[in-house]
Amino acid sequence: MTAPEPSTNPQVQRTRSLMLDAARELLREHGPSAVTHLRVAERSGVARATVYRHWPDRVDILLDLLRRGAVLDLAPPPAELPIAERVTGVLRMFAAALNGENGQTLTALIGLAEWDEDVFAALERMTAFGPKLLRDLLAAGVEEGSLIAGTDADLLMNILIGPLYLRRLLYHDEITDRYVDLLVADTLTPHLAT
Amino acid sequence: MTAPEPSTNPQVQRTRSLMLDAARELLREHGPSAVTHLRVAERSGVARATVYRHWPDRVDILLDLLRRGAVLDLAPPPAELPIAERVTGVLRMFAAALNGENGQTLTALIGLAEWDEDVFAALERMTAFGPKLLRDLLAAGVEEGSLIAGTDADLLMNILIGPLYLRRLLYHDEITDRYVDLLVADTLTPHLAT
DNA sequence: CTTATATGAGACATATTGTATCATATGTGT
DNA sequence: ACACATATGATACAATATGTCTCATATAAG
Repeated sequence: MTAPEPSTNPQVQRTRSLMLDAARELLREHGPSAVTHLRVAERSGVARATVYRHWPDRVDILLDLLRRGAVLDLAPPPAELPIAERVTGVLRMFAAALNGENGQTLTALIGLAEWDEDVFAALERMTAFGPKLLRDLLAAGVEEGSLIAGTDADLLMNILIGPLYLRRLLYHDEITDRYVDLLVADTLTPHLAT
Repeated sequence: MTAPEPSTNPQVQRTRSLMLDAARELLREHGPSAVTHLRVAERSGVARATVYRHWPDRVDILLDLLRRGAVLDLAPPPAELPIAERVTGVLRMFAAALNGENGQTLTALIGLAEWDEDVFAALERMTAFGPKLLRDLLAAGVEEGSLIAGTDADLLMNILIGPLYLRRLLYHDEITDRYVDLLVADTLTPHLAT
């Protein structure tokens, strides 16, 4: 569980960046199966052996892509706002992450995680933050009385983000702000304390 | 758009069945990347050239797997039942399909559909039936007055099945009947006409 | 300037992929 | 039972991909 301690060597950082740029392009254009050591080397101009040195295993390239693009500055919205607006704000940030290139990386990794426990665990670590933030927000809403007492924060969280994933992964539709608003209006409203 | 007219030749059917059995095992054990012409041939005992003859393209094997395992006998529940029970019934059948081996095939194809329009279109055709049945059911509920007038059948459908996909694809948790019940209780109840 | 580390270039054995050929097996219709 | 059409098995083949290794050179750190 020791941190991978990223190298401070500028040469390493430069080469690594070139390779990850190439990997992202390959992923976007041709999917995860195109992100091989050979193709990353060809497109980045880096020697093939160097790609193997950085990531002996292919999937680690994809995990690094998701790590690099991860939005980690998701801040809980100010508690002064009404709960519905706080929830909407978090969901919109979440939707933006799904809409962007991370959505593709995520799609690729979900496909791999089904058959690779290590990928599953890594993916869980990297995607847990958003849903956790939302669940805590909902739990706080119940605590402070702005949501009715019987509300199951965990279930409600899944009801809110489930349709977002569905729309992104299965329908390939962009998640609009309007869709988030409709979703919140339909699922959160019944739980609001009058 | 002409149908692929499945061969009635018993030799063809036998060989095909052997290969698809092997493909399903490979998919379950090692994922979609393991479903190659070579491995299907090795495991099924069929000559490699024969696998190429049946499916010149690798992904067609996976599409045939989903086609073979597709549950097509989803019947709309009797209209005498209360709308909540009808919805629950459909969702449970849907959940059962996701829980089973089709869930794995679906996961694999979702990953491919992101970068392959043909796979996306084929996947859409094969998975549209369940959601369509549910949406029609909800629309009928509005029509007959058992759901309140403002209900958006399409949105509600996505709210209902989104969490199911989320639980299956992202969390790798089995979708229990209890979970379906909780989901229906939370999301459908506010739309019930008193 | 010296030492440590990273990279580039290439070699190498092995595995995979896609296609082709031809003999044999199987099915179909008479 | 027979002849014909089709499917399959076995094998060969070139082209490409994969994983590992070596050593010369480039770059970084002190």
